[in-house]
Amino acid sequence: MPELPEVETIVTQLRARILNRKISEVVIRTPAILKSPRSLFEKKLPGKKVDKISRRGKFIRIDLEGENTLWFHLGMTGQLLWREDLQALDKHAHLILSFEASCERLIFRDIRKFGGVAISNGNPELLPTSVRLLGPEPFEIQQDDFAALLKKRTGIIKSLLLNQRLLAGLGNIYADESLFRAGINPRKRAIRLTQLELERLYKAIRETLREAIASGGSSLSDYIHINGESGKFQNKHQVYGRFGKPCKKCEASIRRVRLAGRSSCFCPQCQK
DNA sequence: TTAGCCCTGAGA
DNA sequence: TCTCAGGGCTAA
Repeated sequence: MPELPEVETIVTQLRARILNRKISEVVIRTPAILKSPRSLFEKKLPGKKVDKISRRGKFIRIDLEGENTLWFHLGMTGQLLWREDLQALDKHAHLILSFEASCERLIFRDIRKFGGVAISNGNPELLPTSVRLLGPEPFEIQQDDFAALLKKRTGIIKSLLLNQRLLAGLGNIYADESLFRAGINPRKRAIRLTQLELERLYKAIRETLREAIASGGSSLSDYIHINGESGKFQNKHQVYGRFGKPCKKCEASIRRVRLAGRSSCFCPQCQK
């Protein structure tokens, strides 16, 4: 599932392809994935140049010439593909953007349709709610503010890390990996974390995300780069998806528990 | 705070 | 044929 590192990777790759290029055509095949009125996509996109591409949490933000912004969320199985051939245009290709002077097209493809696309103008009230309420970015928040965010919360730390309104960008993979790196049991209540543990967690999150970005993200089921290549960070996972296997540090068997409806993998020895 | 829903394909 | 994967939203 695309989390911060995967989205960051896609953003970087998109810049090399569509920055400063003009959208020539918009084809909507599955209106259900549109999170804004269809007419906006049809009216506001054609003829507009891509001014800026960035990431906010797990959202891909594409600023267009004028005041409109496209927001892609990839959900679990969403992909943005840059393709010339028609191979990627199967029944899961929901939105297709063509660009001037280019045979390739930008294809939004999403098997489970948990993802979607929204469009906003300069009016902050028209931002998708989930964008408007996003918490701070892991790479921007200061250590003290991060600690303050968590230390009075009574919820379990794993669930809090998944809460996008608290901190933007972490999903199940990087929450598990960060907790392992920090040596913290995912079931621990945030309020019970010591100052030292909060410090370790802050650093662990940033290091894990940085390394994952450097590896081009984790390709597990559906996430691929816009040219179809895979990320490589899945090979470096310490706990995620490794239940029953020996911990790479201490060889204890990695456990899996269900927390807040999500599976969590951790090492019972290394994470207290 | 948590359960359930959306959705589809993979694997048992 | 059934179960599972889960991001984010809604209802209880």
